[in-house]
This record gives sequence, structure tokens and C-alpha cells, in this order.
Amino acid sequence: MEYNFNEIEKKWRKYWQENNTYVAKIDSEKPKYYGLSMFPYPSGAGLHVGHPLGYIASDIYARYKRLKGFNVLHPMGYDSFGLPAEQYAIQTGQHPAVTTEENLKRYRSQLDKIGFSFDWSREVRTSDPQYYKWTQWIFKQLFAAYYCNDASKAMPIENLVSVFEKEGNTSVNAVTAYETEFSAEEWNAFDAKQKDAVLMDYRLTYLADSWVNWCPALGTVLANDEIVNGVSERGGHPVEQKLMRQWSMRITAYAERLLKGLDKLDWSDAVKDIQRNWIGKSVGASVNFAVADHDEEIQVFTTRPDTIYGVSFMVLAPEHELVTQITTDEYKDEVNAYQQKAGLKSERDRMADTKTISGQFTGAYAVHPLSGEKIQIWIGDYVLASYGTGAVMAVPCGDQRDYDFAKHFEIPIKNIFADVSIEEEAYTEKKGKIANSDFLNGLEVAEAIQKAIEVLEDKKIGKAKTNYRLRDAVFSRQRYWGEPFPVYYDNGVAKTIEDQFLPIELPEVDKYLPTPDGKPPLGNADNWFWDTEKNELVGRERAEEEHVHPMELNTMPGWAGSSWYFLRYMDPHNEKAFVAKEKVDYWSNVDLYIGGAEHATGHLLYSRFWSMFLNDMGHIPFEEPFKKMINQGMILGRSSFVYRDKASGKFISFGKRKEYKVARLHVDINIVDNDKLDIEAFKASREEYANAEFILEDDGTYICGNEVEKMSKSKFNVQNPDDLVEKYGADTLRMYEMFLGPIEQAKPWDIKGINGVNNFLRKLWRLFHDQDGNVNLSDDKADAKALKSVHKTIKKAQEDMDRYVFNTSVSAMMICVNELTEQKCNNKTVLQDLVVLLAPYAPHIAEELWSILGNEGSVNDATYPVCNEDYLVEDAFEYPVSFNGKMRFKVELPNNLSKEDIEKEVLAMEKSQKYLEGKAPKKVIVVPGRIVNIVV
RNA sequence: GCCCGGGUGGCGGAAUUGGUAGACGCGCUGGAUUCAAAAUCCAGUUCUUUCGGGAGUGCGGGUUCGAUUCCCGCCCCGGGUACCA
Repeated sequence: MEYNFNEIEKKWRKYWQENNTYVAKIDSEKPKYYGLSMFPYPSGAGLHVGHPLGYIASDIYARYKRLKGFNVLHPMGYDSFGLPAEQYAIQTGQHPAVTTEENLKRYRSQLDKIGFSFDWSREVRTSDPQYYKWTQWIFKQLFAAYYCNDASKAMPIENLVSVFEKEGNTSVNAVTAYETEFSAEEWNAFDAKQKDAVLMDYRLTYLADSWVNWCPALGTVLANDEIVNGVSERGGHPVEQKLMRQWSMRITAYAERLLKGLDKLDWSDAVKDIQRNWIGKSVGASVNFAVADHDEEIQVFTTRPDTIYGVSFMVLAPEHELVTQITTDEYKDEVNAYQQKAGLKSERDRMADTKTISGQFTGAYAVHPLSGEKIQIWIGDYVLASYGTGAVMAVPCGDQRDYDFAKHFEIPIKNIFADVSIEEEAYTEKKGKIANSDFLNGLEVAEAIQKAIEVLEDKKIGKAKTNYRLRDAVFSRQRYWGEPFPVYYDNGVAKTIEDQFLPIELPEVDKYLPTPDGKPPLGNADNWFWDTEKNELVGRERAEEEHVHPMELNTMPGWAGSSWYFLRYMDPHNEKAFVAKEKVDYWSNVDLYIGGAEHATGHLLYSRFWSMFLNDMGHIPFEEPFKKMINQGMILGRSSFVYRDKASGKFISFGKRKEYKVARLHVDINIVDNDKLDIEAFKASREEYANAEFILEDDGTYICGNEVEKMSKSKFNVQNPDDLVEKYGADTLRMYEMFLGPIEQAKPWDIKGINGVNNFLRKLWRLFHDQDGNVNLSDDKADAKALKSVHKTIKKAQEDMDRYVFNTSVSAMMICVNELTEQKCNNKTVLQDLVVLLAPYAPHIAEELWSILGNEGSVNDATYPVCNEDYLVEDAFEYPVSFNGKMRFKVELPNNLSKEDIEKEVLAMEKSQKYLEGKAPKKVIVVPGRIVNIVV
């Protein structure tokens, strides 16, 4: 029998399904392994070969762990809420659930063909009410919690309430936006609405008027991580700042823990760095500057309190709340004009234009808190309202932006650095000695910072402070296709619906667009009012009844459901809890997570935040969800091009294109083989090409140009995995994707090499069969050569697995098959080891060969072979002999020789004499088993 | 600008601790087999050469008996970030 991959793969996929081969159960006898791949958003375009790359690696590792005796959890599901399905719904009126279901089926059939060991009985979908019931529940948990700085963790909000009742908030050290102090008496005197407003400022998810990124084209607000270069990540639409009442997540409470936790994680430095920068911790001090002739104070944040004597002016953000108050009449018009101008600038313009220096003097002065000097107060758009306090103390000698500003507006620059020239530019190094600074004179920067803070705190004009760039995350979206909030508004006060009535299911609407008066799409729903007596959703007609209240019209963002899905896999059908304690105690956190680095500031940060929170509340036993992570690189497409002469319309072959004025056109890679165009197929591909004329190469072929770019439909360079599975089999596809190169590296997809991997599998097949295709195996004792070949491979495969490298193992197995073929080895024990090594990579053929070898059951239940070093012992080594570091010849010498003997042997050789040219060697380096180097 | 990756044949890539640069695969060249083709098998394939050699891992230096690997400076490509005080 020939290697018939289609038949074999079908057979074993059926076997796996019928035998529940990949269904995971808790087994306390075995160590657990949780291997996870980032779940996909099921887009309409289906999978291309780039998508499964990470899944294949993840699958290989999961299968390997099982062979190593681990109890493996390897699930898959869908992030099935999202914008594209909704955009499609707006265009076509088709319910997003319907489109999503269709896409999802296609995904599943594509995934199934690749032979993954997913436990599909654990599939989750974020848009399934039985799933988002628990997303709503977690939201409620966050709503009912605040962050206690003393305990450094989240706590139930009731605890806070009882403190307020007894002591007010003066002794409370919590993360909050609430700045006013109140006593117990005052608290107890507040009415329900007031109390509610106060608590809102403490809750970990809260409703607040905040400046949000509003994207008119998408009709929704976006989180910072959903904006790239000032436009929406999805669709590239402009985004503007808007003040809106929105749900937010107080992720800033976790800034320090999110930062510190990174040190313990086995993630790529790239992603850890991205998160560190995103969190953006800076340590310094806040300092208060009194405004001359006003009662107001301006608070600034600085990382360099040591340079406080170098302050020669102050700059406020144009939007700063004090600007209008302090501006003198004389400057009112100019300041107004500047504010207008700055306000008109979009975020994007402001970013694009960082070189132009602009600002406006307010006419007001601040008083230097130490020297008492009067300093000018300016406004300038280089100061951002959203960072720190929206105001800076300008130290032109130590900050380039302040320096440039000062030069531009001819503001004096004071040098407070000893022995440093600031003629040309600011001195921004964080070292050296401070001068002209009273009590700081002569101190090194580090000491000066300490001292400055001490004095500021002493005089009560400032204090040590740490700032983070991380902002709270906006959690509302003005969209339809997302989780509804379990929230209704009683007289304007947000109330959550009791757990027993969850899930609150997404209502039907007849239009997916905002309502005519600009409310989110849920405003179109008829049945979107909460009856607090019957605890059910009721219709608009009863809206006036006293116990009927309007529901929240926003939905949750895409990252809500994906922030905890890895927990649900452990216990996907639980109706009593989001995950049962014994399940999460057993499976614990993810051992290996494979997915894209593009989620660094979104999903990967939010998941960590929610895990920390759920851990704080005692729901899960760990605070970091993903112990180790690998980021697979993108697989790029290799596009092909034809060149059309602009004058004649003829298609010019690559080699001759420069002789003409040509336009470059993408051509479908499926009609190009090894850069040669299939001319007939090209003519048939489009009507307008039917009578195309060509200028060919001299050998009569049409050669296409090529370029590596992103894989996309519009570039005609998409490779669909289904076609390849059809043509070469899933095992070949899996191995080829690994063979392409290191998993983490971006690399171009090139179909050319795939038959090499297919050849390898066929060659392996032939080891088990004679020329007529009959099974032909030997039970004899394996010979030393064959044992060496296979144990060498075991060693390599094991080493590669230990460092999560997949490409070189494929090479090693190829070498092994080449060697065994040469040895005409058909020995069962030798081949069996090889089959188990191969099983994680090419599971279908491995199953077939495993059964051909006479084994019962699945190769998944085999044991991973262990390398026996005894088989690898060599008694001789072929030494490369170098002269002055250049390899000249090789000589085989027995391994039992001493260094001295080797040296003697080599020097005595005729060839050595030739390179020595009669001279005595200056030095001879002998590294046994490695190299001999002779210095002449 | 700053922070991370990366740069090796015609191509994807290998070289794990400083020790034979180019494993493995593709492609290409030649040969065997075949009526022919596919498939398969064998041999060759970094460049250069006067066939003795010589050069060679982005460029320039350095350390070393020996550098793709370590150090210094620079160039290019990819990703992240962007007035963060």
C-alpha cells in the first residue's frame, strides 16, 4: 500500500472522535499540563495558513506532554462577539448571531482537518448566554469591590461601607477618584443617591463622565489600546475626544502589581517591555506652586525634584481648569485664541506636529515655593491634560522640551548643574552635581532627589509620588453585538441585577444602528426595561410604572469575554459557578500560552488584571493567568506580479520589464509555479485577459516578479490550509509550518518547500514496507548503527522540546529517516521509537504506523522515548585540524588518546609538515572531541 | 527620538557553552530509470580562482590560539512607543 494520507487521516480522525481520545478529565495521579492557544475571532474570511501556526505548535507541545505522562488540558473556543459581524449586520440586516454561527462552522471544519488534539467538549463561545452569564457575574464582582491600598488587594465594598459608617473616609487608604473627606456623621446623613455617588468613586468598575476616544465612523468609544496612530485599530477611522458617561475599569489600581508581576513571568522580553512601557511608572514628587495674587495652587508632578531651583517658568495644558481663572485681562484674548486653536487640533495633528513650538503667556505668575521668586505661567500644548496633573514646572536646563520652549519665547534659562554647559542643549543626564540650589548644592542627583523630597515634605509644599501612564479602561461600547450589562437605572442610579436572574440576554432589535436621538442600538429594543418586582425584562409600554426601570444601553467591549475564557475551559458547563473550585485548583493557570504579541496592551493586560482581582476575592488560587507565553511570528504572503506595458497593454515578463513603461499587477499565486506564470490559466482567470498578449523571456516562459507582504485577499497571495491538506495531507502541512523556521520569527510563506516534507513522510512509510507496498518489519535485535541514528534523534527532539524549538526537530527526524533508509533498517524497536517522536508533529501517520507495528490503541498513550547515551558513544573522532584558525584537513583519531598523544599524532603527519613549512609550531591547542589548532 | 527583535548561499533556515560556517529542505545542474512524463534513485551545488589557493555570516574596529557567537562604533530591516514632565 502506498502512503495514502487522505484515507489514513480520515480514519484516525474518526477514531479519535469515537474514542474521545482528547477529552480531558481530572486525574490527581498525574501532573497536569494546561496548554492554550489564543482563541480566534471567527471572521468571514476563514483561516489562512498563517492562523494555525501557533495552534500547531501548541498542539505539538500538548501531545508531547501527554506522551511524557501529563494529564493534558488543551481546549479551543471562539471570541465570537465583535465588530465585523455587527458591521455586516448593519449593511445586510442579517443578525450577527447568524453570520457568526456560519463563520464559526467554517472555522471548525477547517480546524478539524488539521488534526488538532482539542477537547471540543469544552468549547466556549463568548457570545453564548451561558458563557456571558459569567462575564456579567464578574462585572458585578468588580462593581461590588474596591481596592484597599493597605491590604494591597481588592476588598468587598461592604467593608468600605461599614468603615464609612463608623469612621467616615479619613482613615481609608483606597484607590479612588473621591477627594473630599467626610466623617461618619456626614456619611450617615447622606441620602441614598449621595452615598451611591461616593461609592461609585471607589468601585473597581464605575460609571463616570470621562474623556473618551469617540469614533464617529464606528459609532462607539474605544479604549486606548484599540487606537493605533490616532485612528481606530479596526477600520482606521478618525477618533476624537468626547466627554461621556461611561463604565470604566479601575485597572490603575493594579498598576504596580501588573508591573511587578512581569518579573515572574516566562514571557518574551518584547511583550513584557511593551506592558512595562504601557504601565509607564515614574517615580518623583508632586510639588505645589502658589499662584501670585490668587488663593489657587498649581500642583505639578516631576521626576526631578532635585532640579527645583532650575525652574524658570510653568506651563499648563491649554485645557487646565485654572487657566481661565488666573489669566489676566491683558492676555485674555490671546489665551482664548490659543485654547481654541489647541482644542481644534485632533489627537493626530498634535502627534504629527511635535516640532512646532507653541504656547501663550497667561499674564499670571507663580511663586517658587523655595526661593519665593515670581515665575511666569504659560500654557502650551506640549503639556498634556491627561498625564500627571496637566501642569509642569519647567526646568529648561534639564529638559529639552522646556529648553526649546524657553529659547523660543526668550525665557531666561538658569543652570543648576555644576561644570556642565547648557549653551547648546539641555543637560538631561541623570547624573552629576547640583549647583546654584541652596541646600542641594554639591549633591549627586540621587542624593539631591532624596534631600529635595525631604525638604518639600517638611515644608508641606510637596511629597514623594509615583505616577503611572496607565489609564483606567473604558468598558462601555455603543454597539449591539456584545455582552449586555446586568444594570438598570433607578432614578438615574445604576443598580445591578441579582445573580439568580443572570444571564441578561441580548434583546432583539430591528436595527443595529443608533436610535434617532443618538442612543446606542439597544435603545431600539422593545423589551429593555427591568421590572424589580417580577425581576424580568419588560416592554417599553410599561416604562412609566414605578418598579420598571430602563436598562443600560451600552454593551461590554470585546475584551470582556476574552479576559477570563481560559478559566471557563476548566469547567465549561457549570451552571452554579464560573468555575468550580476543585477544577481551578487542579488545572490552575496556563502552563504554555501561544498567541500573537499584538495583544500585549489589550487582552494580555486585561486578563492579568481580572485574574489578580479574582484571586484577591478568593475565587481562583493564582494571580497570573499565563505562566509561559510564546508569540508566534506572522506568516507573510509571497505575492506574484505581472507587468503590463502601459502603451500596448501587453504583459511583459519580469526580465524584460525595464525595457517598457509597465504597471505592476498582483496575480493569483495559485496560477504561478516557481515564478513561472501559467499563461493559459491566466488568460482564463478574467475575461479581459482572454486575448492577452505576452512578451516572454528568451526561453519562452513568462516569469513573474515577487514580493513578501502581508497575506490578504486583495493581494491574491492567500494560501488556504484546506487546499494543502487536500493535496499533501494535514501531517505534511503541520510539519511544514514548523519546518519553515523558528516559531517566533515572522517569515514568508512559500509553497515550494512543502513537497520536501511530504517526501520525508513517504520515505518514512517506505521504511515499513517493501517495494510492493507490503508491510515488512523485522523483530530482530536492532543493530548499533540504527540504534545510534534513532537515539541521536531522541536526544535532539528532547532538547528541542525543552527549549520550545520545533523547526530543527523536523530536520533531525529527516536525517534519521535518511540514515535508516541507507541502512535498510526495518527494525521494529528502532522504528517504534521514531514513530513516537513523530507523533506530536504528524499524529495521523504516527497512529497508522503505530498500529502497523502491532500496537493496540492510540499512539497518544505511548511513552516518550528516552535517549540511551550508551548508543551514542563513539570510539573515534574526526578532528578538524586548523592552522592559525583555518581548517586545513581532517584526521580520524581514537577517542582514548590523551591531549599530548593527539598533538604528537597530528604534528607527525605529513600534511601538517606541509602547513608548518619547516617551522616549529608556536602553540598547539587540542580540545578533545572538538578541534586541533596549530599556531605557526 | 527612545525601547525591543533581527541581518548567514538563488530561497526558508542550521550551528544549544567561543571550537569543522552553510545541517535539513526547496530550487537549480548533471546522470540512472522510462516509449514519454510524473514519481523515485544517484552525484554536484557559498563566492571566486591562473585549480596552488584566496575570500566569506550587514559594515568598521577590538578581545582570543580560534568569533555567526563576546566587546565598542556605525548602517539597514521589522515590531512597540511617542511631547509622559
